[in-house]
Amino acid sequence: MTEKKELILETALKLFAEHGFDTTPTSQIAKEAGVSEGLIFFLFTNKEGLMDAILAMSEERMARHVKSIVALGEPLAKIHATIELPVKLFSEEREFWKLQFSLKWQKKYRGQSYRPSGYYLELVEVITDAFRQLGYAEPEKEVLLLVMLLDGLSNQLMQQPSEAFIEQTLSFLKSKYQQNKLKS
Amino acid sequence: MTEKKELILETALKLFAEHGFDTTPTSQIAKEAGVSEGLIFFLFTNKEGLMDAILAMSEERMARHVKSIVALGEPLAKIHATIELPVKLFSEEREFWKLQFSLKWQKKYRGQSYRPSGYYLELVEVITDAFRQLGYAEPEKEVLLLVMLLDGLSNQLMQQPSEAFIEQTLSFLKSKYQQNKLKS
DNA sequence: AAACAGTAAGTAAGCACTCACTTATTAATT
DNA sequence: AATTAATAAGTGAGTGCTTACTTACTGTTT
Repeated sequence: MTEKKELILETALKLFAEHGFDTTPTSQIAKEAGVSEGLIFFLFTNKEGLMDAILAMSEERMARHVKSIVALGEPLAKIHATIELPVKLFSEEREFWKLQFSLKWQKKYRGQSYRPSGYYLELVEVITDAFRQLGYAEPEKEVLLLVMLLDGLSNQLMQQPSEAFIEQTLSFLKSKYQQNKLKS
Repeated sequence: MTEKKELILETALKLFAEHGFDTTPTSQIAKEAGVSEGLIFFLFTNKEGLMDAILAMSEERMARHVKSIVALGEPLAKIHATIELPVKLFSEEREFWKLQFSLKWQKKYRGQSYRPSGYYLELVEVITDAFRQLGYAEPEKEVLLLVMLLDGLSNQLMQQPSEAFIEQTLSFLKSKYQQNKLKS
């Protein structure tokens, strides 16, 4: 990957996240990246190719996070780490995940983003198991609930990303998943 | 409101929800509504004006739902009705709410959609009170949790809107909010 | 010199919006 | 009631701008 290729990807990511895919002209990407517009098409064939290249990074990044969660031994630790996942994602690569989430509502990319096939399913399986080990009555449904919760949390993080809010919310959520809580 | 005005609004809503605001040309709206393109601009000044007209309907629709929830006496009934809200919205006016949700991720309309000022705040207040009445230790945080849950549920509904799934999920969620559950 | 990385100046299509105009509706005048 | 005047509703062929993409060219490695 050349220097300019990365520069284009970075700039496009930023602009796509900020203004959306359709409302960001390639000319602007070129201008802000300090390259010629032609280079974008030389390197990525077309605008969609540029988007695909950005999306391809998603899989890899998510993979790392899921791996680190799976590696944890304690089932409760896995669940708490999963709760922290959205916050981790946003704090590390805000623009990137913002783009992912906005894509979920676009027909074209639905299902493709944020839950890229393999790793999402692996995480679901691992967390289901964790709930089972903790003695929850309906582990599958608990996972679904947790997924919904984290979707909602992600929404919230976009709108109110203050440190104080995050910390409060996280600890409250974690308090809901404790050894001594009801498992039904 | 003339007949054609409504026709344009309906068609635009459908197309915006399906393909997005930016990727739906006014020419297509006119064509599918069976009116001239000029009429759109005569009635709504510009494309954004058309969008604003659609959004304005949101406030009114949500108002009705919130009112019916507030009218319920039992605090637990209020909470359960709130849980049912997303399902109700989607079953009644799928296209409409789909559009609302997709807008949340667009900078321009953030905060404006789905939680239109007054009624969202009223609902939050009412539900906070309901939690308080039920003896929950941290009613404000419980509301936030519920909001996040319903955001996530809405996401889920877009991706898997099967009757069976909905019923299962709803009853599971409601089971989490019962008289005999932990309130901390 | 051949291949590669990069540019600048295009091109053609699509878009939101305008405008001069027609048709339907209502109000006023005789 | 009929005619006229005035307004409102509706048309559709432009217009100019923006956009994704192309092409012909240039410098730089190997």
